[in-house]
Amino acid sequence: MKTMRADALRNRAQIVDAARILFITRGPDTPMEDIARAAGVGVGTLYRRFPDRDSLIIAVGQDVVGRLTEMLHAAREAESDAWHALGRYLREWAEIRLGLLYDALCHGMPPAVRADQDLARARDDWADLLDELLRDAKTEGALRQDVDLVDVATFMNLLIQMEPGGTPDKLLDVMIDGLRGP
Amino acid sequence: MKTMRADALRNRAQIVDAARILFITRGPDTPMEDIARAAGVGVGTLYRRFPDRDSLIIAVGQDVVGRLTEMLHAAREAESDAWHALGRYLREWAEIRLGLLYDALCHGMPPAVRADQDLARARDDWADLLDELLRDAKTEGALRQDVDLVDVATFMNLLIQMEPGGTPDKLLDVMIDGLRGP
Amino acid sequence: MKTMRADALRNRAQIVDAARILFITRGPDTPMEDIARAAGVGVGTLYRRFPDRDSLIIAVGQDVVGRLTEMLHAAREAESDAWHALGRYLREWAEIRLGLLYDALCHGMPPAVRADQDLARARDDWADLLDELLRDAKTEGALRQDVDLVDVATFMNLLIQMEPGGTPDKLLDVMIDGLRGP
Amino acid sequence: MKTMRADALRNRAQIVDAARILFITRGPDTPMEDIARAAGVGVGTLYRRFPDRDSLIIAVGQDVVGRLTEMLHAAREAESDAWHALGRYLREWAEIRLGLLYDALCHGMPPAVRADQDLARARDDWADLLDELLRDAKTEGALRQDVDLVDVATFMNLLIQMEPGGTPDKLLDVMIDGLRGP
DNA sequence: GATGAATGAGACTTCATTCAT
DNA sequence: CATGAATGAAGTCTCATTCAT
Repeated sequence: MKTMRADALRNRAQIVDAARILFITRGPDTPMEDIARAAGVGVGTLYRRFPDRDSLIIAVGQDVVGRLTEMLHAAREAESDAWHALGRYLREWAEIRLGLLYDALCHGMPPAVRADQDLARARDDWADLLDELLRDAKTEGALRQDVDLVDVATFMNLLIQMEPGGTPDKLLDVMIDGLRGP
Repeated sequence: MKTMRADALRNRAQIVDAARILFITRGPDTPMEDIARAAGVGVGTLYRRFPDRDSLIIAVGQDVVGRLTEMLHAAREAESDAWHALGRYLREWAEIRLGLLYDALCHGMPPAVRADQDLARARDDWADLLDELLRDAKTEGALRQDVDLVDVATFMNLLIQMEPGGTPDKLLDVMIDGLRGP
Repeated sequence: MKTMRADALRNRAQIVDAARILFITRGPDTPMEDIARAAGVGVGTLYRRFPDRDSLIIAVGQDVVGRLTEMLHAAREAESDAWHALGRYLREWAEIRLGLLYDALCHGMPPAVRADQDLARARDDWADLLDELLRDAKTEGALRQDVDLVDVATFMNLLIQMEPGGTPDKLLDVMIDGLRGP
Repeated sequence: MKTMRADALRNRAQIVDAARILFITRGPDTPMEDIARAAGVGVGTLYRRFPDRDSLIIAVGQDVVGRLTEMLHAAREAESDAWHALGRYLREWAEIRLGLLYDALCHGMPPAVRADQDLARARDDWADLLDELLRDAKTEGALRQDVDLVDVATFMNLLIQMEPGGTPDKLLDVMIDGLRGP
C-alpha cells in the first residue's frame, strides 16, 4: 500500500468516480459489472480494489464527504456572511449531485458501511463544519432557528436523488427561501 | 371483468394494498413473493391478477392517484381559501406517504407503466385539479408565482421517498414557508 | 412441511441421491449445477430445497448415517457373532461407498455442518451401535483390543474416497486381517 | 536451462516445497496466489517457472517420487530383511506425508500430468524398486502373497490424505499387521 | 381458481492466467 | 527477471415468471 502503481491508482480513481455517479443515478444496487464497465476496467479489477460492495460504498462515501468539506471551506471564503455562504454552498452541492449520505446519518446503508470508523470520522468533521455554518447563519438572524444539520442534509440528499434531467434549481430556490427566518 | 367473485375482488384489493406499502418502504424491486405473502396469497394468485410486475405497478399507481384526487377534493371543501387547502393537502399527502408518482411525470418508471393510457388519464385529471388549486392560490396572492405542479409533485415524491422513521414534517414546514410569495 | 407434494418429495430424494454420489466421486465442491443436472432438476429447485451447499451436505449426511445404521442392524441380525457381523458390515459399507463422515467426526466439514444438531445426534446413535459391535467383537477375542470406532470409521472413509474403478476389496481384506487379534 | 541463476534455482525449490505441502494440506486446488505467497514469490515468478498448474503438479510429483526413491534405498540399507525394510519404509513415508501419487497410477490427475514422460519414468523406477522389495518380502514368507504394489501405494496415498492432526499410526500398524502372511 | 414448486436468466464473487511496470 | 495488477470464465445464489397439482 506504500507505493501504488500509477495505473492502479488511476483505475482506483476511475472506479470510485464511476461508482459515485452510478450510485446516484441508478441506486446503490447498480450491478458491479456495470460499475466496472463504466470505469473502463474488468470486474476482477474492481474486486481486487474493493473486496465487496460495502467497501466500494465506503470509498465512495469518503470521496463524497471529502469533496463536500472542500466545497464548504471554499464557500465560506468566497462569501463574507454565513447566510450567503450557505446559499452558495447548497447550490454548488446540488449542482454536482454529491449524494450518498442518506439523511446525513447513513440510514439505509449496509451495517458494514455504518460501522466504518474512518468514514464516520470524516462525516463528523464535515458535519461540525456545516453545523458551525448553520449556527453562524442563525446568529446573523438570517436562518430559521428550528432548522438543523439533519434537515439540511436530508433535503439535499432527497434533491440529489431526483432523476437526472430534472430541474432541482427551483426546488432549491423555494427551500432556501423557506429557510430564511421570518 | 363483468362480475368478479367476491373473494377475487378482496384478493385484488389486498394485493394492491400490500404492494403500495412495500413499494414505498422497500422500493419498487420488492420480490413478488414478498408482496404475495404480505397480501396473504400465493404468487400464483398474484400473477393471475397482474400478469407482470408492470401491471401491478400500474394498478398501484391508479390506486394512489385515486386517493390523491379524493384527498384534494376533501381539502378544498374543508378550507375556504386555496392557500390553506394547499397546506392541508400537502400535509395529509405527506402523512399517508402516497408516492409512486416519481416526480409527477413517472420518470424512472418502466416503459409499460409510462405508456399506460388509463393511468395517464387518471394522473392528468388529478394534475388538472392540483393545477387549479395552485392557480387559485396564486390569485389569492399567497403562493409564489414561479411554482408549478411539477415542482410541488416532485418535492412531495422526494419527501415520501425518505427513510421511514424520518421526520418529514419540518422539511414540509420549511417548504410551505418557501412557497409563500414575498 | 406437513404434507409435501409428491413431485417435490421425489425431487428431494433425487437431489440427495445425486449429491451423495457426486460428493463421493467428485468431492464436496462439485458444482451445484452439476448436482442439479444429475438429479434431473434445475438449480432453482435445488436451492429451494437446500438454501445453500451446507444444508445439502447436512441432508446427505443424515441420509448416509441413516443407511449405515440400517445396514449395521441388518448385519448383526444376519450373523451370530460380532466378528462376522463386523466383517459383513464393513464389506457392505465399502460396496455402496457410503462416505461423507470424514473420519467419523466430520473433521474438514464446513462449520455449519459440524454444528448441526440433528446430524450430530444421528451420527452419535450410529456411533454407539458400532461401538457396541466393536466391544462385543473384542469380548469374543476376535478383534484387536487397541482398535476403536474412530480408527474404523477413518479407514472406511479413506477407502471410500478412492477413485471409482479402484478395487478396495483387497485393501479391506488386508485391513480386516489386521484387525484380528493375535 | 543450462545455467540457471542461483536465486532462480532457490525460487524454484521454494515453490515446489510450498506446493508440495499445500497440495497435501489444502488439496490440489489451492489457489496459485497462495502457493506463490507461501513460497515467498509473486505469482508472476511462479508462472515463469511453471507455465500452468499442471506443470507445477508434475514438478511436485517428480520431487515426491525422488524422495520416495531415496527413502526406499535408505530403508533397505538400514534393515537386513525385506519385511522390516518395508515396515520401516512405510512408517517413514507416512511420517513425512509424501503423497500426490493418487493410487500410484495417477488416477484423478489432469491428463497433462498423466501424460508426462519424465514423471512416468521416475515413477516406474520407483515402482520397480518397491516391487522388488515386495517380492523379496514374499520370498521371505513374511508378506501376503496377494498383495502388490498398487495395493500398498493406494493405501499409503489414502493414509496421507487424512486430515492433518489425525493419527495415522494405528491405522498403519493394523495394516502392516494385515500385510503379514498367515 | 388458488397454490406453491420448478425453471433459468442474471448478479455476485473468486481465481487461473496474462501482461504492464 | 520479478512483481503484482488486470482480465474474464466459471461457480454460487436469487428471483421473476411459468406450470403442475
